[in-house]
Amino acid sequence: MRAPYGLNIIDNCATCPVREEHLFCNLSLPVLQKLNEIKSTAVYPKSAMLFIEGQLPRGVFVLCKGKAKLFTSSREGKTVILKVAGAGDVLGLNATISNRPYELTAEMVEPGQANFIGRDVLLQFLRENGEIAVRLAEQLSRNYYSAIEEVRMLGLASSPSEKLAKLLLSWSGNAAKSADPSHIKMSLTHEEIAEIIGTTRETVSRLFSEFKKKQLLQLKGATLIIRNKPALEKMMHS
Amino acid sequence: MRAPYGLNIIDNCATCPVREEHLFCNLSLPVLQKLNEIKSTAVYPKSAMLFIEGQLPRGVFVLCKGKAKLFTSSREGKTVILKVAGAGDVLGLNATISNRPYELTAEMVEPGQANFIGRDVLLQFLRENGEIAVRLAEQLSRNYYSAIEEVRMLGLASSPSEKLAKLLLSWSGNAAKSADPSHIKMSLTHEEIAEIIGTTRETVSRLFSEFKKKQLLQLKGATLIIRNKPALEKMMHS
DNA sequence: GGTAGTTGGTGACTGCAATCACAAGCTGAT
DNA sequence: ATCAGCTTGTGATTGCAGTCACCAACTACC
Repeated sequence: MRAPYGLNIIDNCATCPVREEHLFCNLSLPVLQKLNEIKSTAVYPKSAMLFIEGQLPRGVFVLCKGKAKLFTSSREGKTVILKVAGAGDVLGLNATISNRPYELTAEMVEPGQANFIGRDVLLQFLRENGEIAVRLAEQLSRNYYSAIEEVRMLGLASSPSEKLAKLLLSWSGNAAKSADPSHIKMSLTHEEIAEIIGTTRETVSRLFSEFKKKQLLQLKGATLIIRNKPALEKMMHS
Repeated sequence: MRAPYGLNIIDNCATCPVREEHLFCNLSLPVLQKLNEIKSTAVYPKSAMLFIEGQLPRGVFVLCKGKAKLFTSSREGKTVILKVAGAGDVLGLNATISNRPYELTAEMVEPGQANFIGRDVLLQFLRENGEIAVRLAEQLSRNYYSAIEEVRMLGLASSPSEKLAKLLLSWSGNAAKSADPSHIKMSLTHEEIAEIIGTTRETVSRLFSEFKKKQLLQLKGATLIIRNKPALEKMMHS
């Protein structure tokens, strides 16, 4: 399969809506060119694993198309999804920098493409290009914040309905850039949503029914429409 | 009150048992001296707040004596403790680096001392001393791992007993350096333990009774003695 | 278009831990 | 020594959401 549009970092960056948020954007041209040399691009189908919790870190993946869920599992098979990464996100950075095993598993939930940069060559590159260090710290910091968000989701919300309301509103917030923030494309199954908010598939299913009945939201195919945002916000803080 | 022993970073580092883990250790002498110039030391009583969730970042605190709990709260007063920091830990780094509000509150649980370094002067210092950047990334990475640990605690353990077992074992693991890892000094109340493992004070109290009755552990004043480590490990994975 | 596998909807049941309530034990200040 | 204020222990009760069970709807692939 031929990629539908440019896959290298420069091209991706050129079309990236919020450049300053991403590790490898807004860099000087020579640095970008070097990056382009050391990266290798691959296409990943749905449910492909980029890396698995516990593996020794091989390097980082810069997602340029598609979505990947980052999760951790217990040996009994229970799993928690910490984040659903999208284009521009750098995956596996913590493990690669600190040379500890990947602390999470990264699995594609939508088919996509990613640039891989091996650990050795990345570290060498960092040593030679100090300007990257700041970006790196920012990305690490962003990872940390999203982990804290998950802690709040799991630890502070008292009921599953509160958690789901919180999740939907955070989705709506992230989509604020796009045309209509009340329209959200749902690419996750109920099971996966349950794994984000720390409940069961059945409960998520029941909550969606309940929210629909209460006119809080509406579902059109894979598109979720938020009908009563204030009510959802109130649920969050009840 | 006069400090009982040397408070500056160099002195603290000199007595620090695991230097390589800490941000400002093992640096060249001139860098350490500069650090000493820009820091200011203060003594904090129990329950003093170093910074509060939501405040704009003023700078970082390098804890050199005492312990501080890092937590986040919902407006209904529910709180989750993410970590209990000890000597050598750098608090407030993420917020300071990324210039976002403190994401957590830091409150002393044991009286102690900390070195404060203001944001502006820290950033300037970092710009001038590239060798620090790596330490910084490592510290950020460590923060991230501990947040992930908390996610696992809250999301993957199925029962409160499993959670408590996990917590006690992690304490025992951290104390491995000291003489006897089965003897742990408890500086937290049941309420605080409940806030770490995501349950209620009453449940923690009942669990301690249960564990004592089952001969898993023993309490002598503020010292916790683990009597049956294998049994606790088994509980964790049941 | 048929079939296998995944995903979603819903009822019935139940168990565990949250909640409430109160007493007892500790600690530190005066 | 006393007393107030935290901390801990424990019983009784309850309800929410997890679990189990099963079917329906949807998807994808021969």
